[in-house]
Amino acid sequence: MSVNKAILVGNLGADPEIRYMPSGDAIASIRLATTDRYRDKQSGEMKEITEWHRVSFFGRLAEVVKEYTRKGSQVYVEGKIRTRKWQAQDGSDRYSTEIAALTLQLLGGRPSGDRGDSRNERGSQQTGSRHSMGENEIPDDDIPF
Amino acid sequence: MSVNKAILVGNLGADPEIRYMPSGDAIASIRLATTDRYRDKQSGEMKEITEWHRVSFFGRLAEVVKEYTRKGSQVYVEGKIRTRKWQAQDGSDRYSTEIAALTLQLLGGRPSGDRGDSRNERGSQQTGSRHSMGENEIPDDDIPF
Amino acid sequence: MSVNKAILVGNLGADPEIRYMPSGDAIASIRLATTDRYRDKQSGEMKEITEWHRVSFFGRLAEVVKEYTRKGSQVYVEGKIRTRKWQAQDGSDRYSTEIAALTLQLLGGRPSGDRGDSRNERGSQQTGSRHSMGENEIPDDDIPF
Amino acid sequence: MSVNKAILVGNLGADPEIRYMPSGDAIASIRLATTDRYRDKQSGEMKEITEWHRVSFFGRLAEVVKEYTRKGSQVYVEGKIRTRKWQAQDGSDRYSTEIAALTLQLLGGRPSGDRGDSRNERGSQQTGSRHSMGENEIPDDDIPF
DNA sequence: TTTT
DNA sequence: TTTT
Repeated sequence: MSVNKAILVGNLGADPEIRYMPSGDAIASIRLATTDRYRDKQSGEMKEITEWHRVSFFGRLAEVVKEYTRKGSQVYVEGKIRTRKWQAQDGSDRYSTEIAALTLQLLGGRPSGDRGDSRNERGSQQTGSRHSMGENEIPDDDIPF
Repeated sequence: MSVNKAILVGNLGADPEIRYMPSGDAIASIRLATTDRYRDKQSGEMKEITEWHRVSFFGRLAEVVKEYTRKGSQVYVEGKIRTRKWQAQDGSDRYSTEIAALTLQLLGGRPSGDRGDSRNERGSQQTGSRHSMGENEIPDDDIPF
Repeated sequence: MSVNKAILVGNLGADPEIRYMPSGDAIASIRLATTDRYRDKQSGEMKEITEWHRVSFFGRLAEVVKEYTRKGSQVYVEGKIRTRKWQAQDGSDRYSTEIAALTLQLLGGRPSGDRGDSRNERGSQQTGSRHSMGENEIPDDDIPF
Repeated sequence: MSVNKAILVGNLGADPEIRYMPSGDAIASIRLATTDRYRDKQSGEMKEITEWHRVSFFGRLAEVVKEYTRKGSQVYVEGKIRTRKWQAQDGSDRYSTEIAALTLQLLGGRPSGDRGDSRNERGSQQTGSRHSMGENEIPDDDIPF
């Protein structure tokens, strides 16, 4: 009865931060930049505005983030928008919004013909996770369309 | 390294068709209409064009489609675009494109204050499935943002 | 080089709020609820969590929101995620995140062929706006695929 | 009242093809590959399946495709799914499905701070078009959230 | 504060 | 026919 989806393509502003739950499950957190260009109505000039998104990854997806992304990496992320309420030291309410990621795709694959050096930020294309694996679970091999 | 996603909101043109695999797994198929309005460049008139999408659902999601949708139902569908090749009787190649659904949301909930009769097309709001369940598997209860 | 997209389907928690810029342009603001259901790991029970989104609409789209939505309305919204920084009275920094809407679709409409009465909350299916009109501007009438 | 959206991230299988309407408007067409990995139920092995999408771009967006993409380029595309009916030489009906693109983002860009040489396939990050420009037209400079 |  |  409802849909809550964020789709982001952007670059990491810093290396991912990883921490672990008492259960041992990993949580990775990144800051992701997206930039819009628009023409300013007053001046008529092109301007750009960068939005910084806080994105969290859980479980196996967090391990992938840890291993295969770093500052500057370009990624595709799909997730849910979540706002949590917390109390500041003075007891006042504060709100913080983040994207709880469900899917990750590492971007920036070299086009054929490009023979750049390979101090590549991507060691592999692994993605997926407990949370996104469903995406591939259609039984392709036995579907009689 | 790639994304293949379709997002559709539309109405079923007919009741869903269900069939079963030898394994017992259900496959549901619907025809979904989406309509675009646009202004015709020549005449300046508003016109509309309806696109009919073939959407297939697998496993538990197919059972939900069978039970909770019928001709006219409004649904939100997320899935993958797939084109299969098949041979016509004369041996020539043919291609058919469909959406392999991964998520379903039943739409058309009544707004509060509406006290319409309830020969409602929706008996419940169940959705999800083996294929979409991942969406809800974020461990909300133990995430220290 | 980047994508910043939110896709929401939910219900308005209250009637929309409209205000006007000095230029006369309308801005509409709604609170939109999306609800996730998940199974609690500890108790094994189904739980649900509701997320409240602040969504803003500009220009013509704001007028559509004003005229065709109200508390309880079910809508599809597409937009950008934006976080602005502001100063609290004590001078400390605060952050607030919202969705700047680019597309609106009113949901819950009757499929064609349904001849129900029309004390419908929606007087029409108008959507679009200066911001989303591009969606329909593909010259369908003269595309030789 | 409906949504018809495709979101694709993939690589071009060949250089784009450009043609021009009698009106002078450009139409660019590409073949875009997306690849899914999944575990085969019978063998337990990882397999992959590649889907080839036909994507068409119109007007200014077609010019961007012509100028900034080639075989192997990685792109993000958003558009509508469209199926047209046509007659084969024997008079029988055939159907062909394509994505009519509304947005293009060139991927694989270097993060800021990277000072690589620039015999880059992308001379710039231009995207947008008559059809997608709306995306940036939110009047950021005068929105009092 | 919505919806089911 | 791409990409990894």
